[in-house]
This record gives sequence, structure tokens and C-alpha cells, in this order.
Amino acid sequence: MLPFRFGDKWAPLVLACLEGGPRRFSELRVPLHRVTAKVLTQSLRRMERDGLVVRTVHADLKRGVEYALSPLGRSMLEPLAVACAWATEHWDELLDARERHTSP
Amino acid sequence: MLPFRFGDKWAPLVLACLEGGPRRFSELRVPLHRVTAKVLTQSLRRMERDGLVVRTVHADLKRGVEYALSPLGRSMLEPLAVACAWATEHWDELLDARERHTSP
DNA sequence: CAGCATCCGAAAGGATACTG
DNA sequence: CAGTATCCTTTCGGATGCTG
Repeated sequence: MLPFRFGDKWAPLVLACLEGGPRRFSELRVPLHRVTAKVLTQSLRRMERDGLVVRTVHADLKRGVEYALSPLGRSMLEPLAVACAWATEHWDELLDARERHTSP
Repeated sequence: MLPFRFGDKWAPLVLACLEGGPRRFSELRVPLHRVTAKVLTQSLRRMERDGLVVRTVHADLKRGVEYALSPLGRSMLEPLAVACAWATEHWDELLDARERHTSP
């Protein structure tokens, strides 16, 4: 896996998913189709605790829960993007190094 | 803790320690005074496998083992610096958010 | 729909003792 | 000096089932 982790395993993907605007709990589970409800909840609760996302319960007809990026969370997109840029740029070197290491 | 992790727990500190030049195993343990030999070895081995650090055994009088950053490892200093900059800039907001969350 | 409760296996981290 | 070996605890992620 990537040598970067932002928070826990799903935090960076949540961050990326929320970049385009607020999403509901079940909407987040679609792109992150490998995550269970429990684990996603844990991630979101932690990010909420840290002020990165804002959780809003709608009492009206939609009856949904929406998660959105706070300004603080939005400010984290930049370091995340830098990390992703590094990864895409150096991914091959990393794989090469691993292969060279297992088969010298 | 920080919402960023580069590789495992000690990788970012190792990276920072090696920024100034090659260091020996025991020299690395000084600034990282909470790490045991086993865990530091694990970190270093992984970083070596990934091509981030280079391990050199000196056969001459010094009889030491030196670790140095590879060009790839050196290139990781930039995303690391960006993450650190974010952290120092937003550390207070993060702490405030946590405190606000425990005592509303 | 948006979770919570419970149980489980794997991995990470660390303490301690020993070695070439 | 630079590790290795063993054991142990904590943490993480996930599976499953149930709930307002």
C-alpha cells in the first residue's frame, strides 16, 4: 500500500469523496464499497471529533444524515493532493525497488 | 496523534533524522528515544525494501552500519514537509475541535 | 436509512532476553 | 554495535446480527 496514511484507512477516501460537496452516509458507502457500516462510522466519528467533517441530521422529508467538509477538512485536501501526486509520480520506482529486493 | 502517517509509526521521524545526512543505527535511536531496536529495525527494513533508504555496512575500523536517504527517499521529504506545515498551522484548531467535542 | 452491539482474526507496537 | 528471538498487549479492520 501507499506509504502515506491520513488518519485511518478510509479517512483519505472520505476526504476525497466529500470534496465535491456533502454526501449522505449511504452515498459514501458506494465508492468505498469495501467498507462496512461500523468501520465507516468510526472513521466519520473521528473526523467529526477532529473538526474535519460536519455531520447534519435532516429532520425533514429527506430524513437523511449528511456529511460535509469543514473549512479545516477542506484545508487538508492540499497535503492530501501533494501526497497523491508523489505517489503517482514515484509509484513505479517503489514497485521496482520491492521487486529488486525480493529477486536480487 | 497527527492525522498523517508516512508508512509506519517511525518512518516519518526516520526520514527527518536522515535529512541531514547518513546516520548509524544507534544514532537514530537517540532522537527516537522511545523506539526499541526491534521496531526500528522493522521500520528501516521496510524503508529499505521500498527503496527509500540505503543500508551500508562498513567493514573497516568503524565497523558500523549506516543508513542514508536514497533519491527516492529524499523526494518524500517534500510531501512530508507539506504535511508538517499543515499540522503546525492547524494544530490548535484540531485541539479545539476535540475539546469542544468532549465538553459541549 | 443510519447506525449500534458483539465477536473475531490479523497486524502493529513494545518489553525482555540473548547473540555474532 | 547492530541486531535477532520470543512473548505479550493493544489496536485495527471486518463479519454478522439487531434496532429506532
